[in-house]
Amino acid sequence: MLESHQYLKQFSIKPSVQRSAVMHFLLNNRIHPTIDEIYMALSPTMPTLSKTTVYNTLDLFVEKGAVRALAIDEKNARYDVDISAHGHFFCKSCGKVQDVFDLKPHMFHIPHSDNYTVDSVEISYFGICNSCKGN
Amino acid sequence: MLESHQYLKQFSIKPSVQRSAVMHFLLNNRIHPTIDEIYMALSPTMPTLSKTTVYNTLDLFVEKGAVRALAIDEKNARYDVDISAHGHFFCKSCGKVQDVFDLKPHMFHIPHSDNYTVDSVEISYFGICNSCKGN
DNA sequence: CATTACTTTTGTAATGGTTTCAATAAACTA
DNA sequence: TAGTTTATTGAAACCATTACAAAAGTAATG
Repeated sequence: MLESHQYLKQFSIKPSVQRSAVMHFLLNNRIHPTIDEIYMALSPTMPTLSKTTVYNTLDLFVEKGAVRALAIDEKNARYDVDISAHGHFFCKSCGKVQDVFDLKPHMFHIPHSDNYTVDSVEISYFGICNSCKGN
Repeated sequence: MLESHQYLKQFSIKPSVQRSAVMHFLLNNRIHPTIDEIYMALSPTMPTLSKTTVYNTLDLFVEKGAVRALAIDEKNARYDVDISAHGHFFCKSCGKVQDVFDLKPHMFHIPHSDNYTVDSVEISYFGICNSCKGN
């Protein structure tokens, strides 16, 4: 919890109780959670927490660059505290997201174009995870 | 319209009037449209068209492999008739999607893992397009 | 043709993630 | 402390998508 407090400061985010709790959860649960998963995980020990606060908090984290929002899941927004260059795998059956680390760095290079200016890259893989295979 | 008819058959899709109209639109408007854009474009000349039909049709097209659904836009599902290996650019300001063709083929290679089986890849770039630059 | 079975389309209603907004609470400033 | 700003909260609105059942269209049978 203290770490989360410090961690937020590194991204010039004023660390409130709620923000620290959300960041603490993200740092210790690298599951690319949805808003609802974060809310459900925290509300037992933080009964007054509002889901709107979770939305606001994640928006702020993304804006400050502390967290990356993933477009991989059509149904829900997903968030990743690991802002290093890596890809993701999305299981079309269970909806879980896994990291894909063994990608060559040059895959994350920004392409140049006269039509637009790129500021981020997302490499996503879709398929079925082993837990769902027999299903 | 005749072409669309034939095109659908190549993917073993029974070509109804509605399906041909949707495919015709997709083949002639490579704008990665949303369901609503397709519906709005067709409803003037096809007043009885239901938006549910557009949803059903696109689901079918994707299932048959005639069209690719893109996860790039958090707000709306987007569809691409070009099923060749290429990436996409999403303008965070206007929401338009552009093709990114000049990518090395190996970027679309399927990674191997003990945890999952990949069946598709999506390479997405985010930023601001030139039309929005001055905005 | 006429009947039946099957597929597709349609429109309405429900669902559910996200956003809006105004009120309350907390943190900061002088 | 009073005043000001910032953060949190909860309810309501929004809107893309889904579910579902009725209607229309198409194909098959005799």
